[in-house]
Formats: sequence, structure tokens, C-alpha cells
Amino acid sequence: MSIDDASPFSVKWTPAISYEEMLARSTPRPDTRFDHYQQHLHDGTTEKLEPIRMMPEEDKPLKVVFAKKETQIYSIRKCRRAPLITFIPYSDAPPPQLLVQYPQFPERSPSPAPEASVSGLHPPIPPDLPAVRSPAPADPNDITPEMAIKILDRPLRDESNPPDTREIVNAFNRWRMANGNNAAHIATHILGVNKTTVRDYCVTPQPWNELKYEKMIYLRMHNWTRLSSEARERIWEMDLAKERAKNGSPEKPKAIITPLPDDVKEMILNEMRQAPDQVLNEPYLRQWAIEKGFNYPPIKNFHHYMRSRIREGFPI
DNA sequence: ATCCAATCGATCGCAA
DNA sequence: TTGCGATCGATTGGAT
Repeated sequence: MSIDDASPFSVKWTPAISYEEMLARSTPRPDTRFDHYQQHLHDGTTEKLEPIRMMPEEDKPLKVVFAKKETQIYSIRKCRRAPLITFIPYSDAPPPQLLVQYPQFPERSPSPAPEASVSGLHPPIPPDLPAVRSPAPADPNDITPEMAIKILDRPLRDESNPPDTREIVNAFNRWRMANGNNAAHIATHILGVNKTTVRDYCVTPQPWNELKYEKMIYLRMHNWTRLSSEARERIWEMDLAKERAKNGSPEKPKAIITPLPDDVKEMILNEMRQAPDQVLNEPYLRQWAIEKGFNYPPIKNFHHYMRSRIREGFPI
């Protein structure tokens, strides 16, 4: 199947397999489901394009955005008059295999905001705001990188009634798995941190009121998932890493070092002693942190640090 | 000055 | 072959 189009790039797109076939594969690597797409250039050569996301929207054709690695982003939005991908009904549910990688967190019981927990006196406050309106302009095309930063960093309207961070992570993971899960781009440009850091903070999201400076990561996730898909589409193509590095951009919040309590350190060392020859791998540590109710990143750090000490001959 | 929490980023092995 | 998660050394800098 090939489709002629009148896009600004004047290319022809050749999907090698159908979308249904791609879905049937149910691969846990959604970003590779389109890896057979290529563009045919005027000079007769072809170039493989890497898909970077899918944009499912109700009652609309599926949008797929391609990127030619490290060069230019091609967006189907730019060539609406001739959709490059045939109309495909998109099921909202990601393939089940994807959920295995990002298990849903159980709902946390009532809001942990202690100072605002006077129930019965007031009607229930609606959970935060419905969608990010301001400072986003009506037309997403008007969003500038500077505005995008502000949109993503927009504080909660009501800090005393914070969202459940587990719901934030769930929503964010649903979005990323349904949209190609380009982890590196999401982390670097949308959230402004390394992808390893994002993964670590998605393991055991702490209650909003207990978050320190890393609140920024969850806030950006929160704001991102609540944007209109048009605004997301627009912001996605921006180099926000560059924008954040600019002079005048809001400074990255400084880390607040919180030493692990000694008893927690001792528990980790015990885990390590129980399997002296074996590597305590990250999936195990993650599960352990979840079960114990500890925040994962410091757990991982301490374990990592102790392992290097042990290699240097430090006894445990 | 030292410890080590927080973060980054290069590299590896695996699965598709 | 490719991209991902996992691994782990390196770096930064907060806390004492």
C-alpha cells in the first residue's frame, strides 16, 4: 500500500504492514510497530523514518508522527489534507503486555492533606482543575517554547488539595504507552530530567505533600497529561531542553539531600547479606521498596553505593 | 574535608 | 539490526 500525498515534504509513505497487524503483534515495544515506514525521496532514494509517537483521538484518524533521527521531525499534522495513515479505529486500551511493564497503583485512600482535612463542613472540592487553560493560548500553534515551559511548570491551583501522585504516574504511563513511549524524549524534553531518573521516580510515587524538590517531575507529568492533544503535539516538537538551558529560564530546583535512616540502611544491608554472591538486581529492589513502603530512588542509591564500597573491600 | 544522596550517561544483553 | 531496561561508574553538590 502506498499513498500519494501533498505534504510539504512531497514524499510517499509505504507502510510495510497494516496497523491491525502491528496491533496483533502486541509487542511491548510500541515504538517499533511502525519501523517499516519509509519515505521515498524525489531522487529515487528511500529513507527509513522512526516513529516517535501515535496520537489516538476519538473519532479521528490515528496520527503518527515520525522523526528522522537527529534531523527533523515530520508531523502528519502538517499534511492534513492527505492523511498518510489510513483511518484506524483506535482502542483506548493499550495492549495488555504494556500494562505488565507499568502496573497500576492502587488508589490511595483519602487525601493526605492534613491541614485541609476538615470534612463535612464544606462540599467536596472538585479534584484540582479540569484542564490547563491559561497560560496556554486558544490556538496551540501560538505556543512558544517559553510558554511551554511555563505551562509545564504551572503550579497547582489548589496546593491544599493535591492530586494523588499514583494517579499522576498511572495517567502518565497510560499516555506514554499509547503514544510510543519515547522515554528519552519524554524525560529530556517534557520532564527535564534523565530517563533513568524518571523511571526511578515512577516506582514508588510518594504523597504530594511529602515530595521535595522532585515534585517538579510529577507536576510536569500532571500538567502534561492534562493538556489538549493539540497542545501536546505542538510542545512535543520543541527543544525544551535547550529552552530550559537558556538564560532567564526558571532555575532547576536544588536537590534536598535526605539521609536514609539507619534502620533502613540496615535492612538493605541485610538484604545484601542474604545473597552475598548474588546481585540484588533492580527489579528485585524495586519490588522490595514497594513492599516495604520506602521511596525507591534513595534505596537504589544506597544499594548502589554499598556495592561499590564492597568491591573496594568494605565488609558488610 | 568527608560522606553519600541525587543525577547523569555510557554500555551491555536481550528480545523482537 | 534496533531499542529498551538494566547496570554501574562518574559527577555534582548538599549536609555535617
